[in-house]
Amino acid sequence: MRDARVSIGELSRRTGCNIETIRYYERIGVLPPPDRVGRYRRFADADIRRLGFVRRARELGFTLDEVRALLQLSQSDGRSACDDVRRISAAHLSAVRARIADLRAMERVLAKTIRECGSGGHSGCPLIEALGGNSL
Amino acid sequence: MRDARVSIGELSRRTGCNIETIRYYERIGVLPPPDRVGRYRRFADADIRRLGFVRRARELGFTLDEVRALLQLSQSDGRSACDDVRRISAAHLSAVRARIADLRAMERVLAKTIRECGSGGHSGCPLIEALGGNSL
DNA sequence: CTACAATCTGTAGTCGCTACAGAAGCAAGC
DNA sequence: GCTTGCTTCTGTAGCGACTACAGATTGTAG
Repeated sequence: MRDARVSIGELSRRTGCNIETIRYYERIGVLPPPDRVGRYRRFADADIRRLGFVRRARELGFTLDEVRALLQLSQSDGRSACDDVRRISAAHLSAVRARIADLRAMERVLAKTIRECGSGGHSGCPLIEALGGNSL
Repeated sequence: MRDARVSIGELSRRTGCNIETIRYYERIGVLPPPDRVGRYRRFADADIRRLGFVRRARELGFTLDEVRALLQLSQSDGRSACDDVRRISAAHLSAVRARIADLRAMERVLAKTIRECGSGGHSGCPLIEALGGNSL
């Protein structure tokens, strides 16, 4: 049976993760140093799954520090680990919701001001004036 | 009549903008080099208003590149400038909305998974499993 | 044997700040 | 006058999460 381990290019293709990013993850310790054949990295199944985990966590907006913590917890199972995972995720969910609220506030102001700008009948540009530009 | 121009500390207090950030804005050309008394910066009214403009634009999520463009446009008035401002703002609004959609997708997945985790009756941690952790 | 693709290491750039270190200047109190 | 403390100055380096390159080296196909 042949070697199931894959090159960095193949890993990149399979996970949709940039090659440079894979090496970056290794450098900062998010991924463990993989096996080498000569100077070339060869990634085993466990590496591929681990990177998949990292990517999905990143897509959910977890920071790399949080990802590191989640990876740790995913190794040790048990109820307290699950509790820790839930705590981290709940905190992250709060942060996401706060960010959404921020962006919605921006959205409201932007949409309103653009609408006013479209309706015409102003001396200056309402957008610039909203930013305080009339006094520049 | 005394000098109305203010120190960087006073400007910081008035605008709520960090002193280091003010110097940073100057360095990258978002704010013009202010007058000096000796080696100390003295900010005139126009500078104060300009920084206010920058801060409000930043609060609306405009990048510093966009802020630079808006500042340029706020100097030259006229209809085409207003059109440009509206174009920049509309593009930015789209970006904000896209970001909100992203975050809401994250929020849904996170909330759902945390809910499932709370309901119990699973073999492993549902959060870890959602990330692909059961195969690690 | 030659050409090309993939990979390697190491370094520097991005954005929008923030945080120092170390020097210089000014005002008030003793 | 002298010290103490505050502000400001310049310059540089750090953050997070990548991304982009230069230049070397290796493997592979024709």
